[in-house]
This record gives sequence, C-alpha cells and structure tokens, in this order.
Amino acid sequence: MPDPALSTSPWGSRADRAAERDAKRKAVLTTAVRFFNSKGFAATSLDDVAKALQVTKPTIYHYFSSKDEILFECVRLGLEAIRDAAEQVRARGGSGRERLEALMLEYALVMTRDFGICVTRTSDDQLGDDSRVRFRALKREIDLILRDVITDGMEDGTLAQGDPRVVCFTISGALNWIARWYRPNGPMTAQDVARSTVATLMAGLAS
Amino acid sequence: MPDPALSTSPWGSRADRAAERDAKRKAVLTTAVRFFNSKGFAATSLDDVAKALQVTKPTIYHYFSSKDEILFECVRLGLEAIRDAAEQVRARGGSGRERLEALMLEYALVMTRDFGICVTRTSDDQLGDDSRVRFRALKREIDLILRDVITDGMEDGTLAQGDPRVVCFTISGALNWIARWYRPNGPMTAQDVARSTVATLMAGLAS
DNA sequence: ACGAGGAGTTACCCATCGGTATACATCTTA
DNA sequence: TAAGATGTATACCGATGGGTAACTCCTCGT
Repeated sequence: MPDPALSTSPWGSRADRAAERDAKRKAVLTTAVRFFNSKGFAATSLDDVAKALQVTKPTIYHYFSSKDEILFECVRLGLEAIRDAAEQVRARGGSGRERLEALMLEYALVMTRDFGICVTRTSDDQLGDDSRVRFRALKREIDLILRDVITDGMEDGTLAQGDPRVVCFTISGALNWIARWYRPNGPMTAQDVARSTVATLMAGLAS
Repeated sequence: MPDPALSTSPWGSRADRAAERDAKRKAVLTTAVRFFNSKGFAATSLDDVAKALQVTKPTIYHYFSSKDEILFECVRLGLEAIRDAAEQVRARGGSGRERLEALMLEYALVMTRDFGICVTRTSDDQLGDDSRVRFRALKREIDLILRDVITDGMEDGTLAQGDPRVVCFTISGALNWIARWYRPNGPMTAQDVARSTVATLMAGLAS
C-alpha cells in the first residue's frame, strides 16, 4: 500500500506537465531571440536554435507551429513589457511630465533587454500577414498611450508645446535606438543609459 | 570621304559607354533599394529586381558581382550623403549650436530619401565580412564628426553640458527613426519633418 | 570585312532551410 | 499491464534563390 501523499495526482501531474512545457517554450524563445538579435531573423535557421538547445528541429515544431510564430512571440514579449509599464504609468498620479519621464525610463530599460532589442530590430515585413497585424496593433497601443501622456503634459503646462505626433516619434526613435548601441559589458549600466538618454530628451540640446 | 565632325571619336564613344554603364548601375541600385526598403533585404530576390528592370538576373551580375555588393552600394550612397553634409557643416563658421542644428537638418532630410532609409534598415549582420567593415567605418566617421560638433557646442556654451556619446546616440536615434515613420504622401513634407524633429530635440520636452 | 569585347539571354547547378512523415521511447492512467 | 498521450529523433521533401556556364547579338575600331 503506497503512501497516499506520494501518489501522483492527475492535477499536480498535469500542472507539472504544463509548467514544463511552458519552460521549454520559453527556452526556445530566449535562445531564438539571441540568435535573431545577433545574426538577424532571416539568417537564423531553426537548426541553429535547435542545435544550441541540443535538440532537433522537429522538437521545436513540437512547441511552435512555425518560425513566424517564434518571432512573433519574441516581439510580443518585448512589446507587452512596454505596454504594461506604459499603462501602469498612465493610470497613476502626477503631472504629465512626471508620468512621461517614468514611462520613458521603463521603455528605455526594456530596450536594453533581449526581447526589447528584438522589437526594434524587427520590421513588419518579416512577419506573416496574421502576425503583422497583431504586431502593428501592439505598437499602436503603445504609441497611443505615449501620445496620451504627452498631450496631458502639454495641457497641464509641464511639457513644452508641440505636435504630439512628432514628439512621440522623436522619443520612440531615441529610445528604440538604445537597443542598437547599448552593450551589457560596456561602460554604462542599463540604468545609466536609460537615465541619461531620458535626461537628454527632457532638457534638450540647447543650453 | 565622311564629314570628320561626324566620325565617332573613340573618346566620346568610350565616355558614352562608361556613362551608360554608370546609369544602368544606378538604375539597378535605385530599383533594388526600393525593394529592400519595402520587403527587406533578405526577402528581396535579384529576380525581383531584374524583373522590375525588365532584364534577367545575369544582366545584373554583369554590373555587380554579388547581392552583397548591391546592398553595400546602397548604404554607401546614403552614408556618404550624410558624411559629406556633415563635413561641410563642421568646417564652416558659427557656434557649435548653429552647426549642430544645420547638421541635424541635413541628416534628417537624407533620412526621408531611399538610400538614407536603407541605411537605417540595414543592420551590419546582413553584409558580408568585407562590406561590414567598410559600413562600420563610414558610420563611425559620421559619429565622430557629430560628436566633434557637439563637443564644440558644449565648450563654447551654446549647447547644454552632457555626455557627448549619449547625446550623439540620442540624436542619431531620433533622426534615424524618421526613416521608419516618414511617408512621402503623408501630411508633412520632408522639410516639415526635419524641422520639427530638430526643433523638438533642441528645445527638449520639458517646458 | 572582321575580330574583340560589351551586353544580354537561356538553361542550369546546388546549397540552404522551412516544414513534414514516421518511427521509437517514455511516461500516465485506468 | 495495456492503451494512449507526450516528447524526441531520423530521414526526407520541395521551394527558393544566389550564382554560373555558355551561347547570341550588337557595336566599335582597325
């Protein structure tokens, strides 16, 4: 008669399976995104990714249905990180300027991490029709939140007047570009980079 | 006895041939760069380009030795346009701030044109080893000129103090990003976009 | 007139790579 | 302990696309 506490519950077991499956999916994504960021999406073959994970290509297809899905999941993780931070900031108190600054800091930090970098390096022509639509929608969500905060700041007088659209693009460009030049082993930490870039944007170039 | 004035000079003839060859090379580049910008480099086949020019692929190989060379020539045209403008601005008179503003305006304008757009969309992993080295060297040249002007402005007091490296990247990012959102048929002209982006960077976001 | 070479074509090669069919092992559950 | 689900591997397919071989045609210079 076995100890009842040791008997494998179908629930626990099923949860374990699901958790393990998720962990493996995530492992594929983190490996893939590094390849995408260093070699480019097109130049990365799924055999590369499989080899790095010490499995074979069909194993990857056991967790994902296509290369396109893998890329989309990578950019989704990056974009949702930004969007979630942006939405939290939008909702909280403070002047428009304070909220914009907080938003930009979070945005900048995401851009120093793998999935954020992948977002900037991915142009929508690389995605399939379906993923492209969802990709654009996510980017648009972020854009709208950003513009919202900018407009608030212009109205409450804490931000300089201007075309919110241009201001939004200027900010996005400067922050997205971090993904291209930031190096984890460089002289500046991610925090340093985020803070100084945001400060430069806020204060402007002129003295 | 034919009219000597009508006789075809070997010089004129050779010059014609060379000029025509150059014109055809240029035609390949302008067609290719549009494909690269709209579909991405990897997704563009040389058959696409050839078809658009109403010739066949080997004809293209008559003018270029590889797909890599075509891409490199495209980014070279974009980068040299920026570099030449930057060098002219650096040499001329005026305060650091005035020169930086002029440089940024030219830079921004290049980013609204095909070869400039290609520069931003090309990451160096897409180039062969040889081209990649030259690509990086050209970008570095521009970076150094830009930093030079920035440092001048910080020293003469017309620009705000800061880390020239971060300021340089912030500017590059904001200006390069224009290539991603500017649309020739949109509400703003290239001049509008350039002027307002530069103004935003100069004045800063805070009021 | 004729040879040389530039310009272009057709037909082809072959490496790469996304994706699949299928077999085998393992683990779960009744 | 047998049945079914799950995970992984081997072997393969088929399309795409960079690049080449070899031939034709035209133009020019001698």
